[in-house]
Amino acid sequence: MSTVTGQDSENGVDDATLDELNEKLDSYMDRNGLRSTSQRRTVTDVFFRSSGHLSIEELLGLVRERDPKIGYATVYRTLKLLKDSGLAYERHFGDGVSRYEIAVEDEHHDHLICLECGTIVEFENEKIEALQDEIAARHGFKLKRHIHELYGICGDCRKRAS
Amino acid sequence: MSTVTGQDSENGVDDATLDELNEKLDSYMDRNGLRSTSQRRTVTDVFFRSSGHLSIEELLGLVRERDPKIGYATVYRTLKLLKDSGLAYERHFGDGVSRYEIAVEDEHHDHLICLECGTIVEFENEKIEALQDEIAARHGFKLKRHIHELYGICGDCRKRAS
DNA sequence: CTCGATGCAAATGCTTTGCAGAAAA
DNA sequence: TTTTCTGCAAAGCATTTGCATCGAG
Repeated sequence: MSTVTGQDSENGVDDATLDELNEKLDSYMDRNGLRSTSQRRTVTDVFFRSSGHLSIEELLGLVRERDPKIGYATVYRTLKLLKDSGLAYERHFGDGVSRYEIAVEDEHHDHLICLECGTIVEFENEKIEALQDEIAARHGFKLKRHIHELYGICGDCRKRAS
Repeated sequence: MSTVTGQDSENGVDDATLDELNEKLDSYMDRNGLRSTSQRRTVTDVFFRSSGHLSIEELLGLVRERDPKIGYATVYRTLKLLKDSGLAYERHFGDGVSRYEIAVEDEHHDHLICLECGTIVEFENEKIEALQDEIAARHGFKLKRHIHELYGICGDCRKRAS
């Protein structure tokens, strides 16, 4: 079984995006009568400043560096909130755990995952997107979303093996 | 949450393919010192004659029509065997259960899933396959396999809703 | 004050496993 | 006879939930 670590080479979002994310979150919480607690602020801030595709466990680790008292149910609940508010995407890369990444508006990408070391690379391809629309239309479907994941062995692991 | 039923409009494989599947299975079992039991024969025969993308529960239902004594652990174990031998693919369409479909040699397809009624349509697109290879190569990956699932609302459900 | 949020532990749902008896080879 | 297989129940795991308590508004 492969080891997906959620680590990758991306950096976190810039300050402007961070502000935007927090604004959207506040707005969503206001609209839904949700409260801004210290735990929620910690979890969402850690998440927004993180990069990559983190599991609940990885997130909990980071969160507890700031506040060791936070329970894992809170992290689950807060990530559900982020998902429901459209600020996070939930991903499943076949290792049995849910991973989360920041949902940036008007930006879409799919994933290339190394079966050996778990590295995750994002890619975008508008030709494929167009073909998907065509296929859906041909079968009478109205497309809502899709999952497109390529699994293989990355350059580093291939080098290491040889 | 959507209801994926695993039902679709496909028919089962023809007799020649059925024979081929059984031969491959026998060969695999021989090579690995596995035994041909009545339960295994029932499960694999039900599976090979089925069509679509069945969950363990659906399979167990069909299997018990022939032999009500078969336990669900046996179905799990037999489908693991089929997966390991390369005769079945395991799929996850986001409803939390594993689904299985017959792996036909030299045939590959992806899926279009209705979020409303769970209908699953298979599609093939060689342009997309080629683009995938290109993307993997560009990132230094050696591609092993991929998941490509399109989620949307099928024609029937759209009619029903209007 | 009120009602949502937290943290813990218990519950859940799918899947896997240990084990004693059954049955292939 | 030996070794694998089966069926059951128990265990595993990630995730969700009930509940008493806490704390934001």
